[in-house]
Amino acid sequence: MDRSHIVKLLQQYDVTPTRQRIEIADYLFQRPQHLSADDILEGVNANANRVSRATVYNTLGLFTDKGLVREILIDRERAFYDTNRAAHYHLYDVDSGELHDVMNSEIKVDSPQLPDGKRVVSTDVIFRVSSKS
Amino acid sequence: MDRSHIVKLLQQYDVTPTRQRIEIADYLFQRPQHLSADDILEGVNANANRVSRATVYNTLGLFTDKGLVREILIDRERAFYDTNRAAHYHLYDVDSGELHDVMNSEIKVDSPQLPDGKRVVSTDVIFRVSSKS
DNA sequence: TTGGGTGCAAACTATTTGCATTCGA
DNA sequence: TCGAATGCAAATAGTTTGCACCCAA
Repeated sequence: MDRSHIVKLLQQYDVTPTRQRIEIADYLFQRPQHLSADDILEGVNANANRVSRATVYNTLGLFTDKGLVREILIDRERAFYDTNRAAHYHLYDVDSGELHDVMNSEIKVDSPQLPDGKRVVSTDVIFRVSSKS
Repeated sequence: MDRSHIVKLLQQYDVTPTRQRIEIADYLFQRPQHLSADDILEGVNANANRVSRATVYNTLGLFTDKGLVREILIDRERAFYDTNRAAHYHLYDVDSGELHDVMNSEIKVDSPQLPDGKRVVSTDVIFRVSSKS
């Protein structure tokens, strides 16, 4: 994905494209992946591009609000940001700490009974797996 | 649930029943509920029983490992401990921050394709709901 | 008796915030 | 121009840890 596509993507999601946001999005959307804020800070600054820690956090919060990335809370230590924009669930290997995607088409989840006037905003499904032993 | 039942419960889950652990379990299992570590610290110490913060955290970690309670990570701010020991899912109201149980019998979740030698330890399902507006 | 459990305070760490500076439209 | 965005450092807060003391078996 080149810079002009990144800019378009940000605009589609109603995010003003600044230099830092473009750097971050560029790094994030190279491929679908699960990254911590720190991974992203490091990754972005590896290319001699300078983005501060506060801006990384602010930007991830913004991207999450706008729906560009998905925040995953699995680990007490840190939040992960999922750059796979297709609907999907997760498989978390508790032994290795690895997180894998499970495509939505692979499994079906029934809808629950909802309180009046409420709608489902998102559905998170996490299968925690471990070695049989 | 009286003290002797609490003691039996702890023993069943391979937890040595100490005074503090009994106080905490007693408070937790009055009813199925979702509590933060701080709620629990407050609640336990309200009865003039003294349990330190560190012990509350240690005990919750122990109870989680032993399967007595379930740790729920929904909110970046704090972990919640779910004292409902029946298998169930969750419905999280993002407007109010309230967390409700959805009984397992109410919805069905397909199993995903698993890597060789792995088994599902637990399945967390969270429906985030919000007002239609 | 003695190894596990507890309490306290200090340490830790991810994340947030205040505020002055800079940037983009 | 001028509000929005950024960067830095300091603050925040939940959680963990080191260590001396205590208790359950």
